[in-house]
Amino acid sequence: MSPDLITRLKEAGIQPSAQRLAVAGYVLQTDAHPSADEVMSEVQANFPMLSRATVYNTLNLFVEKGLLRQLVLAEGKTVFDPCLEPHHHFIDEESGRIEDVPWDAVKVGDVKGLKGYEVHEYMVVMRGRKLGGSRMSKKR
Amino acid sequence: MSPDLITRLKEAGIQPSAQRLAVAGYVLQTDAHPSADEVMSEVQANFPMLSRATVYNTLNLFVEKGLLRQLVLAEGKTVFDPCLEPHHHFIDEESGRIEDVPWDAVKVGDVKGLKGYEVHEYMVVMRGRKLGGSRMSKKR
DNA sequence: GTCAAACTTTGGATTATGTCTAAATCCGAA
DNA sequence: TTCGGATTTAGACATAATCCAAAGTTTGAC
Repeated sequence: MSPDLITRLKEAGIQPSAQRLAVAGYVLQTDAHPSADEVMSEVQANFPMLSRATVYNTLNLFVEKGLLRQLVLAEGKTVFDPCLEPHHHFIDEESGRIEDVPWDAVKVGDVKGLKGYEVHEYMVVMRGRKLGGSRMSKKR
Repeated sequence: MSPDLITRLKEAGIQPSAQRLAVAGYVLQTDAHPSADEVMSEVQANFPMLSRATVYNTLNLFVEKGLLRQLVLAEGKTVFDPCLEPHHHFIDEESGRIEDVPWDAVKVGDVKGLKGYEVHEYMVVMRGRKLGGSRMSKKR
């Protein structure tokens, strides 16, 4: 899988490096919507030679090159989402966890036609409680 | 109009005070979606005896008592919106300005019925360019 | 292989946003 | 007037994120 990552970075116009691959290996393959801090902890577990500045540099670079999306949905935390397809978001009010909601799960009418605005992108942001799921909150 | 504000605060269970009224006079009657910092500057222009701590205390109190809604939509900034009706938001990508979009302007299908989730509230967040409107950006 | 230029990483300083605390102040009721 | 609770305040603290200049690494030309 590492070779794949190298290819993806190169295709995005990013020079691969050990640090960038380590970050990519986590953040491009998670659905956990991690914050910069969480990315740093996760990656440092296996790859300790990684500074905070590099984490921010790398995440910002990935966003700029279109490998990641940056979301600001909740209290003071910027999180990153590797899912590039348009989709919606659900925020669990108890845990703060963010989940992707498939585009087709929610029908939205005629946003692009809103007059007075040229809408480039949009999403539905939902807040509430996750049912049943029983996935215990792995808290930060 | 001041008497009205006093009444609103009291009805919300908030003891009026000079500082609280000054903050209310601005933040409850603007559609500018100000951040805490902007609230402080605006209010201090006419009412200099107001500390940063009080601005935060007051805004948080208003949110808690339901006079304001707190939104986290863009780049690390928490903003406040006195519009209590459900509505959507449009973010101008150039200026960063946030505008309210009436609930009925965008049809959203069947969110509450999303299975697996109990959705308490939701909104559509749109990004793009404001057309024509010619309202010049009164910059921060 | 060697070297220089360009790129990448780094720790620490810096900025920005927001919270906390303890002391001072204000205000209403007895 | 005095008491006690609520409110305000300055400044300390916490946290997220950026900036910076020095050090390390890679690359390609020779």
